[in-house]
Amino acid sequence: MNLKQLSQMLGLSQTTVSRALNGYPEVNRETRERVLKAVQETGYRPNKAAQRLATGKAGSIGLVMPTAPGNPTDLHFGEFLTGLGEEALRHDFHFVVTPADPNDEVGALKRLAVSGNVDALFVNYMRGHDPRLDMLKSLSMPFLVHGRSIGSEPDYPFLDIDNEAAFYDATKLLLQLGHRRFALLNGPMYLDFAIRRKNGVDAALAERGLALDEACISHTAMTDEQGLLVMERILQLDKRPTAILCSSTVLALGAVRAINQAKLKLGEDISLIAHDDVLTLLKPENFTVPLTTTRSSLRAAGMRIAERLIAGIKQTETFPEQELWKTELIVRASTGVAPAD
Amino acid sequence: MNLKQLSQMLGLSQTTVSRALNGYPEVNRETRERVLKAVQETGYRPNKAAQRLATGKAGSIGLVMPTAPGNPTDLHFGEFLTGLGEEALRHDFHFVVTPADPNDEVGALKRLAVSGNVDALFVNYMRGHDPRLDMLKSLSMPFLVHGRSIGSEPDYPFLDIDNEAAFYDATKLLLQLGHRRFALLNGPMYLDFAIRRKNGVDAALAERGLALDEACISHTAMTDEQGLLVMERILQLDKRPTAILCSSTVLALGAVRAINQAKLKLGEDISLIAHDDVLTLLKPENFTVPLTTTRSSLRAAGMRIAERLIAGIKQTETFPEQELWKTELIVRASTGVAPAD
DNA sequence: TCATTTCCTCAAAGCGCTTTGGCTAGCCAC
DNA sequence: GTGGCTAGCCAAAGCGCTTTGAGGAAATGA
Repeated sequence: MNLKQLSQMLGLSQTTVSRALNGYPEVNRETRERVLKAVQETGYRPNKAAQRLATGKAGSIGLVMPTAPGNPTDLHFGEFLTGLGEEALRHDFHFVVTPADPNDEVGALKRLAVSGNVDALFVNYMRGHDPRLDMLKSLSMPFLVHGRSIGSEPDYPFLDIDNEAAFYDATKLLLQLGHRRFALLNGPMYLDFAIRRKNGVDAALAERGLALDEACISHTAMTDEQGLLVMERILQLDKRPTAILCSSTVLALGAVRAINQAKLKLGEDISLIAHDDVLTLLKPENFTVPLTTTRSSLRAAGMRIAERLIAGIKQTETFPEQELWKTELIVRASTGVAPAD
Repeated sequence: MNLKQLSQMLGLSQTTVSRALNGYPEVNRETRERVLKAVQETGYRPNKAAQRLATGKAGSIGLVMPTAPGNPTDLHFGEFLTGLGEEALRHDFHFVVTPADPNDEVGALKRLAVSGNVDALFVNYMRGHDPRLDMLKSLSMPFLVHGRSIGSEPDYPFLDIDNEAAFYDATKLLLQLGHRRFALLNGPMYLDFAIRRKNGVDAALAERGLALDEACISHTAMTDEQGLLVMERILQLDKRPTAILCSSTVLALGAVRAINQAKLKLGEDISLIAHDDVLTLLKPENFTVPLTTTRSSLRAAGMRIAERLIAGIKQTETFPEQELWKTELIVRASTGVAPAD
């Protein structure tokens, strides 16, 4: 069943039927109702490809899913996608997911853009000096960045959380509790958020004339295995740190296991603050010793990003181009006064 | 830059250029090379919407992402998607993800199918008597089912693991170790795999004249929170079970926490076998007491499904229509001889 | 030599929709 | 009665591609 058949059935022109369906004003109310009724009965659905060809609009958001063979599934990606999906659903949008090798993200993005399959692009896992930015800007297609790219002119639309402030505040709290030796379990060094979080820690420590020991910084994938490995190593240092900052509750999962295995008491012998993306699977309050965290919901970010992108496509509303969300510092039992030396 | 412009530039007709690009034999080699070179230089890319409209092929697989507001992010879904993506990447396919309320999966699927956005459909989270099957069969579009639907005629293409055998074998092992009181932490009751797993347990127990106590069966979402809650409840039963079967390592995560909190020793006081989907985040060998599991990689299933679907679309190869994968029973430290009563 | 075949190329139709630019009929004002 | 509006509808063009059916030129056969 297509437009032609439907309009013949109704004894109307394609024009009128199309207009009736798309809410144009120059259609008689009675006629419109007749059309709508016929659509109900026949189950007619406009062919998206044709619609897209005619309008140039696809009703979809493109995103690149980084997925090298053997790459760990990213819990954070899933949580974020859920948020995106929730909002997209509300507007009858869908997304086109192109799997891509992380080393060819620029290429994958470009292919997606010129494919004509999407009306807007979205990128995340931003790096310092991210090469994708220039490409996006040259593209004349709405886009939105989750995160930022340190080292690039901040003249692009983004949604980010204030990573630097989050880790600055967390460090400050630990300093107030008397801690002097810190460790940072961070994400991959090239990622923007990791850089900013480290900057936050550095800034707070510098105010007290302290600095992170090189041996106490790790940049790894954010898996619990890495958390375990790194933490085991750190705990074997003499003059081991008493305060740990973790870039994710997933890393914290491994770190805490290492701490337990070393028979140390979290919140007494050693304090830990993790960043909490509010992953459904991994709630900091469910740890045996509930975790103190800096919190910002990844899913909420997903929803907001979908909202902004869709608005950008429809050109209905204008949102602030750049948003920086504050995180919350939530104190639970994993932080305590520094042990006497 | 479109076909028309390109062909004018080359002094050829659109037909010839199109044929040259799509590998038709009736184009002079020299001509073809000229065309290919021009494509390189101009960066011409065919408009997908037009291509799709003309051919009816979209180069994409449609799938419905179940996502009610507030729904937990599903770790299993992400792992599976990673597998799908890995394989799709290899064939330059992408997927169109429609987020949908779990209560309207049939509708969402139908919309996806008639939208003309996809050439093939994929469904998972199968239920008993799944209403989507009839719809899919009526659709004349390739589709593939991950799992099966108990109660429906098995006349559709699927890939499933042998859930019944997996849990039969696991139960049998525990019986051999002397266990007599069992509990099953299962997924939602309406899901096919949950039904089959329970059947497997029932069958093995029945052989010994045993049966599951109603109080020792749970059907919940597969989150660690539910695992914790259910396990806490079960541990308070008098005559509490000594053998636990878990439908997921995620459930096991919570269950093990409950066991630890009750100061019971896993593998001594109580034995546990979980099904392991080989989630990257949650390795059974990384539990403090490594978990005995029935194993089958969800990611591998995703890859295989993408492979079959794409082959179905291209009609290149024919794969077996129905595949049933065996799981592996891997014994680790969480299973031991039943404690004396 | 003419007829036939083969190789390469082309013009034009069509995919299913939106949108432009009329057109008609009815109404009002003068 | 004429001119000008407006409301409601339509025919046809066009989006960018693939594919059908045809045709011209060169090569082959009789």
